[in-house]
Amino acid sequence: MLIPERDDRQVADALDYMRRFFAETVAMDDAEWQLGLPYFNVFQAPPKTCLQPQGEDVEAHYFVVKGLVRFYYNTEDGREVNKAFYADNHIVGNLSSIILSEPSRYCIETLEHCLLVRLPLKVWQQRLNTDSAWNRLFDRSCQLMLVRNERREAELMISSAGERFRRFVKNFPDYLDRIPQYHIASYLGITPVALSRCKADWLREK
Amino acid sequence: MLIPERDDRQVADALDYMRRFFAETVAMDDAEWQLGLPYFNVFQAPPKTCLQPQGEDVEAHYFVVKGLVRFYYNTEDGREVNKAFYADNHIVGNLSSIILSEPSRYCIETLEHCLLVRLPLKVWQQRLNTDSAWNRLFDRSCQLMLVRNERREAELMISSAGERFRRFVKNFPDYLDRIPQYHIASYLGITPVALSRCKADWLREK
DNA sequence: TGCGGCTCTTAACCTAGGTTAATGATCAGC
DNA sequence: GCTGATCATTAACCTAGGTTAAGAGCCGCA
Repeated sequence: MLIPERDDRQVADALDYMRRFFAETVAMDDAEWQLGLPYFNVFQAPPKTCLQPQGEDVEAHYFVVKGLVRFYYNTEDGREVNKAFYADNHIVGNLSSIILSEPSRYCIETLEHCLLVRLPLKVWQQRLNTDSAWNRLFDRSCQLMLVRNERREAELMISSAGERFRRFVKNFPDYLDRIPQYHIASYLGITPVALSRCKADWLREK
Repeated sequence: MLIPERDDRQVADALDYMRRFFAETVAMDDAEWQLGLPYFNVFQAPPKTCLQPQGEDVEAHYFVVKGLVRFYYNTEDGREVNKAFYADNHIVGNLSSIILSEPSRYCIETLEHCLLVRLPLKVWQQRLNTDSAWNRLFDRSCQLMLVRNERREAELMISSAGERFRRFVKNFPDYLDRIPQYHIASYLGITPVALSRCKADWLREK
C-alpha cells in the first residue's frame, strides 16, 4: 500500500498539511510535531479499501490528506449505517472504541482514491502520551466529535428527510457528486428511494 | 435555594457521594478533592427548577446527589426535545456549550425535588485548570458523553419506536414511574400518543 | 459490440407513527 | 364536596417515508 515509486515530494506535502492541521487545532509547536513525525506512514489507497474492519482492535488514526472516507457501522440485521464522511484535511479516529478500549464497533473505508497518513495508536499511547500537545489532540478530537454528534442527533430528531437532504447539499456541496447516493441516504437515515425523491423535489424548486 | 435550616449532615453526605463518584471516574485522590471542595455549594431544588436557561452562559456543572433532572433543547418551532435524564449520583454538564464557549444551547431542569451540588465553572477554569485530576474529569466527561451520544444516535437510526421504548424501560426501570410520559416520549423521539401505544403493546405482551 | 452489473429514478402500494379529538383519571385549590 | 388543570388513553384519520418492482443510464469487460 505504500507508494510504489517513492514520491518524496508528495509525502512531504502530506505531512505538512497534517502539521498545519494539528498546529491549528491544538496549537502544536514544532518540537512537539517532531516527536510524532518519525512514526507516521504516508500511503495511498484505492477506493473501497478497508482501513478499519469491524470487531478488530483499533490500531491507528488516519489523516485524510486527499480523498474521501466513510465511517460506518453495521446493524444486527446486516445493514450498514454511515455515521460520517471525512474528506481532504480531516482526521478520522475511532474514538469511542478507544475510549472504551474495546474492539471496534465502527469501520472505516475509502470512497475515493486517497492519500492518507497513518498514525499508529501504539506510538501515540506509548511514546506520545507524556506530551501535552498530543494528549490535547486526542482530547480535542473527542470534544469536536461530541459537538458534531450532538448536531447530528438534533438534526435527526427535528428535521424531515427533505430538510436533512437540503442541509446536506448546502453544507457539503461537492459530496453529492463524490459520494454514491445510497451512501448519502444511509447517512441521512433514509432509503435510497426516499433520497431520490428528496433530490427530485430539490431539483424541481431550484 | 440553600437549605433553609443548615443540615450539615446532609451536606457532608452529599459531598461524600460526589467525592466517591469522582474518585471512581478519574482516580482523584484526596488532596485533589480538597482543592475543589471549598467552592462547591450543596443545595436543594423543588421540581421544575431551571438550573440552566437557554441562551445564557454556562455557569456551572451540577452533581445530582438525589433526584432527577432533564437535559433538553428547544426547536425552532417551539418544541422541547429531551436529550438526557440524570438521576442520583450523576454529573450534568453543558459540555458542548463549554467546548464551543458559546451561550447555552441546552437547558437543565429538575423533574423531582433534588439534592444537588453546584460546581461553578469559573472556579474550575481559574483555580482547578492546573490540576490534572480536575482536567481529567472534564476530559473524561467528554469521552463518556461522546460514547453515550453515539449509542443514542445508533438507537435513533436503527430501532423502531417500540424497540426504543422497550429498551428504555429495560435500561431505566424506575424512570417510567418517575418521569411524565410526555417527557419520555420526547426523549425517544416520538409523540406522547405514540408512546402510549408502545406502552399498551408492551403491557399486553407482559 | 454486446452483455452483466451497478446505480438511479419512478410509480404503486403499505405501514409506522403523527395529528386531532374525545374520554377518563388524578390532583390542587377553593 | 366541586372545578379546572394536567396527563394518559384510545380511536379515527392522515402522511412521510419504507418496500417492491420495473425500467433506464452507465461502465467495465469479453
